Amino acid sequence: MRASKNMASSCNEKLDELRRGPWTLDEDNLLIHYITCHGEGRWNSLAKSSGLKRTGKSCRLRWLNYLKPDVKHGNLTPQEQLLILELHSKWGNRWSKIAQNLPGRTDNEIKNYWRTKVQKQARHLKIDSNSKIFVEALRHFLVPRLLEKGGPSPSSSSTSTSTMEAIQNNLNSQSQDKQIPMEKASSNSNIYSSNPKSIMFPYTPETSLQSNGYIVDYNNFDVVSFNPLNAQEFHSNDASTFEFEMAEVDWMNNDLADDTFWNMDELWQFKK
DNA sequence: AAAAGGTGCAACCGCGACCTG
DNA sequence: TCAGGTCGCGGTTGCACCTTT
Repeated sequence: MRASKNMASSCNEKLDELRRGPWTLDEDNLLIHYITCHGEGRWNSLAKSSGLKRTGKSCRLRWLNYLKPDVKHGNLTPQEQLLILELHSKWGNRWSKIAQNLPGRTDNEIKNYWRTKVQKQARHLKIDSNSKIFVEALRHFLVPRLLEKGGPSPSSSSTSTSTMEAIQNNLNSQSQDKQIPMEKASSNSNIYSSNPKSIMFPYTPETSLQSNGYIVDYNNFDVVSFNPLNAQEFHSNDASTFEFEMAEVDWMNNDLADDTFWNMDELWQFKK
């Protein structure tokens, strides 16, 4: 009895010794120094031998996600965002697999990007981020904008038959190797509506976007969306669509063109 | 100026796969 | 073959910081 009590308290003491929460500069230095001298691997023994009062798991995570020299810090570039969107549409939440295709980026960072930026937009639109409609929205609305902001050239794309490449090829063929504003580039493409500032999205009935005959509830979104003038076309087509209006921004000439990163909110900015 | 609410991200947790003796 | 240890992945949480009221 006493022995088991002693054992329990001993275990608790050991657990109490382990630090949790944010890493201090000293801990970081200790971990870097230890790995520099001894290399990675065997995280549990590393944690013990290094003198860090952390679990092996914690050390591994800190090293791989933050301290490792080849880990990139800072915002994702448009090219990286494009790749994430494309690879996620292929593989879903296989973050580590996606991260393998983005040198210097960690699965954690990509996962956070997806949850904080992409899923936020899905919530905003009241669309399930795993739904087909949202994937289509990304492909037809966000991808062209990312391409405009500096997406990869076709030769550098790792997804040769991807939607984004198809879109880019479309844009390239129409712009004859020079970037042109989307409304021009899209004039002959069936994913865009006749309204130069609008894009037609495939519409699926399970979405929550219908209310009072409109696809978007104006009371809840700042998305402008369904254009009643298109209602006839909408109802007459099997491949139903709905319409978003692009934000009133001069995408080619404004200051954003110089940014290496811009946030998703800008891309998904909708007119009230 | 301060409180409340929202956001982003580092870190933790649980679990399954893999390794090793 | 099997059991215990370790690793890696994906989901979740906690908190600092920012924005709004």
